Amino acid sequence: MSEDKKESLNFIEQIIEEDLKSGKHDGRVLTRFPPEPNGYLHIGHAKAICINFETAKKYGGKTNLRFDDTNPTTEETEYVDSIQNDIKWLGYDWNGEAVYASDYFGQLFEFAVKLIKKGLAYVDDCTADEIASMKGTPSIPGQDSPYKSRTIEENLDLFQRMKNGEFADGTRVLRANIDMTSPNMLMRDPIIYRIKKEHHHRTGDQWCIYPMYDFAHGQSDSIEHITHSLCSLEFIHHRPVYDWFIEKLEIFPSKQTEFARMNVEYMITSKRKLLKLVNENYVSGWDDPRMPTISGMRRKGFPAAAIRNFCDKAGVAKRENTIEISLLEACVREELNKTALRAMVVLDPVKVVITNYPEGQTEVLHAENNPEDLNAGHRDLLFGRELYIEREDFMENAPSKYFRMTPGADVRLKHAYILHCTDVEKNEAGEVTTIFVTYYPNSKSGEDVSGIKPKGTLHWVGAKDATPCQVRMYDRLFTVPDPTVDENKDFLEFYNNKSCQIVSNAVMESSLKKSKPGTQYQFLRQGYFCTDIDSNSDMIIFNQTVGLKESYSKEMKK
RNA sequence: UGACCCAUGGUGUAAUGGUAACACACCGGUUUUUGGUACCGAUAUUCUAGGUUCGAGUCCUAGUGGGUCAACCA
Repeated sequence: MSEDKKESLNFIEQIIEEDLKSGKHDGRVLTRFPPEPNGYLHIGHAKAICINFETAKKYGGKTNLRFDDTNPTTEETEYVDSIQNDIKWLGYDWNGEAVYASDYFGQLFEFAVKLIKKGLAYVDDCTADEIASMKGTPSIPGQDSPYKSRTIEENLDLFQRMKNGEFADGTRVLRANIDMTSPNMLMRDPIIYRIKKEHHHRTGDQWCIYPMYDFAHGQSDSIEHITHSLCSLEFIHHRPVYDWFIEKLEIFPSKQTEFARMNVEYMITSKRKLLKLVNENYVSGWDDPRMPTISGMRRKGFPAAAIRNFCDKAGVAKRENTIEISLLEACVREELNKTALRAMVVLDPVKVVITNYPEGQTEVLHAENNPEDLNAGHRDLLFGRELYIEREDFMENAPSKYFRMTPGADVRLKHAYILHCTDVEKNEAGEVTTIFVTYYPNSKSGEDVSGIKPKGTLHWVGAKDATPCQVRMYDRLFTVPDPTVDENKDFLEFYNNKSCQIVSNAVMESSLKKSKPGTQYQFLRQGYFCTDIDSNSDMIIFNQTVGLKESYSKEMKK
């Protein structure tokens, strides 16, 4: 194999390779994924996970999983579990045990004391409103708090008493002593500790003061000796704060690098909006197959490898971007084409009777499970005089480019025989009730000597084999690619009320009866589907993952 | 009346001062017992204006456009 194709690096890899070249950190690479345990992971998190884990892996490094649990009001253990489960499912293992920012509360407190002793932090007695009004605006400098000039001794005493629980919530905060006139709002003496007499999911009631993000994140990175702290662009203004604390505290110099988060058409990632979809029953839950959550995509049948591949193909840069949903779907099809077992399911059955096939006779046909993977084996199909085909695969007066069943024409049944349509029976409403055909006995799949070359091949289910099942067909959750683009309209105005359509009269080949939840299939000529967890012994339920590429419908539109 | 980030086909991402390429989408074709897959081909790209240079998508300046920043959230 020749390696003449020079591999291109994204800007993060370029930074790392420069660091490696200069011998920084002895060539060590350690990244981290720092979720706050207050919600479920979604496609945006998947992107961040892939960037952090894949980048580290590429350079022989590791990735820490650290829960950023500095706000006891919103965080819960339930999320800790689901987040770990989702990351593992995506295919990643973190470095050692999961860690928590709350593991460092003691250390962080000492860091704060150190800052106070250096005259770089002070206790502010102002109210939240007062602090906000003295903060200025992006274009107007802020003003110093009247408490900024307290002595070190007084600050030390007050901070200790904050910790001891002597003051009520909101009465005092600890602030970094930086610069109230900075053009960067975040450098205007950011609050670093606040009083919250609340129960923490891990530390219980041990603490009543909690560090803010800016005083926890960078220091946690530093404590863990993270070399490359990769985060999204919205944190770029925090970097001077991040660096300031590390410099003043004289601790390990982790470096933050920001990349543009990935937006995907028809997917929203706002926690508030996703919660609304769940709470107001627009979806069945966080793992509804229409949700952009990792659990939703998993239930829909998206393979982890496809999501990883998608994140890779979407690339990494610093500009705003919206990835077309077709790229995700292409990645899903690419993966599933290689791995999904083939099966036949008729969604809207219409009965076919083979008039020259002996009544009562049946035969077993052998069908490959996956033409892309011969190791996938074969299964049996039960063929007989009566069977079902798709209603839309029959047309009484068909145009010339219709290659399916129509009176007078030949059409192949996949893995079976070639049929010749002779007659059709309709009810009073004009609906087709039964199609009559003859078959060519010498046209059996694999041993066809009929010489007939039909243009079309149909999927089918034998009447004696047919087993009822439920199929849930999914479409995009919204009617427009970005339902949040118009600030004057609620995103729910763009909810697609046809996003989930339940097909309840479908029939499947009986081999599917023993299907386990999560198994992925390609239903021939229909698309990819996976068995839903709601399935039981009475009824198997399938979720549509994604359709097949369809050139016929495009042809028909012309 | 500020600071910071960004600008390459329809959408993304490359090109690291030297022929603007790759993927997806779109269009056309070949193969096919899935109108799938596979394969082949077509269309289409450097925000504007100056400057540096033999040479600029790349470096500099200005402009234009987009994004971000004023939670005791992360």
